[in-house]
Amino acid sequence: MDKQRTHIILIEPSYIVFEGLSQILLKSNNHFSICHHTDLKHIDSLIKKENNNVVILNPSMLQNRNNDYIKLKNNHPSISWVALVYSYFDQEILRKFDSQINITEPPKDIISKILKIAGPQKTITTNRPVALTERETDILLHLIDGLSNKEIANTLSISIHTVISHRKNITEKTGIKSLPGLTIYAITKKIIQLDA
Amino acid sequence: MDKQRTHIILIEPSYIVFEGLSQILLKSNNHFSICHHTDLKHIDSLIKKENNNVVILNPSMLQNRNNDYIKLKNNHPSISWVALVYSYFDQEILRKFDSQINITEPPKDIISKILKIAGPQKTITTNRPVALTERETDILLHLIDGLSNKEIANTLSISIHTVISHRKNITEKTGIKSLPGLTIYAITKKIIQLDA
DNA sequence: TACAATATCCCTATTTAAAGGGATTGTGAA
DNA sequence: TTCACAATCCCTTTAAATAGGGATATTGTA
Repeated sequence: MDKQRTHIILIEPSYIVFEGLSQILLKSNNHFSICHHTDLKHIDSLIKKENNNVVILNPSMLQNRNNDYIKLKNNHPSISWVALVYSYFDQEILRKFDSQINITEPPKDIISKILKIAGPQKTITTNRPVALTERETDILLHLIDGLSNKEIANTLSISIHTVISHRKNITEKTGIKSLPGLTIYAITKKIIQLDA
Repeated sequence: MDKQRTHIILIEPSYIVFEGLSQILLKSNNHFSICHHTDLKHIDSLIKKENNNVVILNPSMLQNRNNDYIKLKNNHPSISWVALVYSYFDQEILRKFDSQINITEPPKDIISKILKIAGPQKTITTNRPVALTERETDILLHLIDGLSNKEIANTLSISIHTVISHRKNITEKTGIKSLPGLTIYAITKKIIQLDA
């Protein structure tokens, strides 16, 4: 099993996007193989046949096929499921993926993201969801409160380095980098409540 | 009417906080007067008597007294109502204020914030809520999507300067600086929906 | 017609955040 | 008694955001 090579299935209605992604992968000088499908049908058997490890999927393909997707995910726990998003998607949907790629991202970011996902991180990924520790939740709440790292450090009487460390861990555990994403995470996980 | 002087009423259970704020105001070399009350009672008549223009209020004082607060606000539209927050407060509550001061903020920030609030901005402030334009809403959605200014610029094929301008306007109109705050704003204003 | 608002673009300086490294201490489980 | 994890702290470099300034063109309204 050539562990260097990353096998990708792209499920995406746009051919332009497929071609674009192919080019980016090609030019990256990494070992990628990619195949393209415009719908979710027969993906199950396809995954079995080939030695894939990443499925990149346009979340709009999930319309009314949510259960199919859940089944697929359960059938293939070793696969990394990546959302390929054009614009805004409900975080609720995006959390069903192991990672997200935004179509506007620079090529180098996309490549590094795919490499990261396809790599050994998958073992971590499959172990999710990992709960945040008490301290990490503290930090999260202060972030949502709009405080900067420095302000949080002052508030909690710890060094800014510690705050940054906690933030790294939060990002790793949740897979969410952006503050808006973390805010929605906190809401949906009932770490904070609206309409109190 | 001495327009140089800023008259402040602080409604706050903690004396330490009152003393601290007083000191900060004093050392700022600006013309402030401040009086302290530990509850909301009799505030109505107090505002009438004196020539106040800013009320700084610990939102925890609003517990079960929300209606009183709303009435007060309506009775005194020329007053700027400022929340003095210790830690996390529901954005729903904080939006009832014209501004917020976090207890961890550096003195200079607090001073400049109060001066700003007490100044001519109040006319703008009272004109709120001002709706976001279509373009501003575009930007907001992309921000919540986790995109950076640069990424939004690329996505919308405009310059990053334009994105930054729109963001300035969004911040001005909503009075919300942080991305988490804007996210909650978008949710409560139903600009985005969770559980779609 | 003048004015306000919108949308676009530009600049500098300063502050933060992000991404990549590290390290140490304590604690509890295998 | 290792080993993993949590919590703390430190470093560098690059990227991005913030806070002040501006400007121009268009559109609709008082």
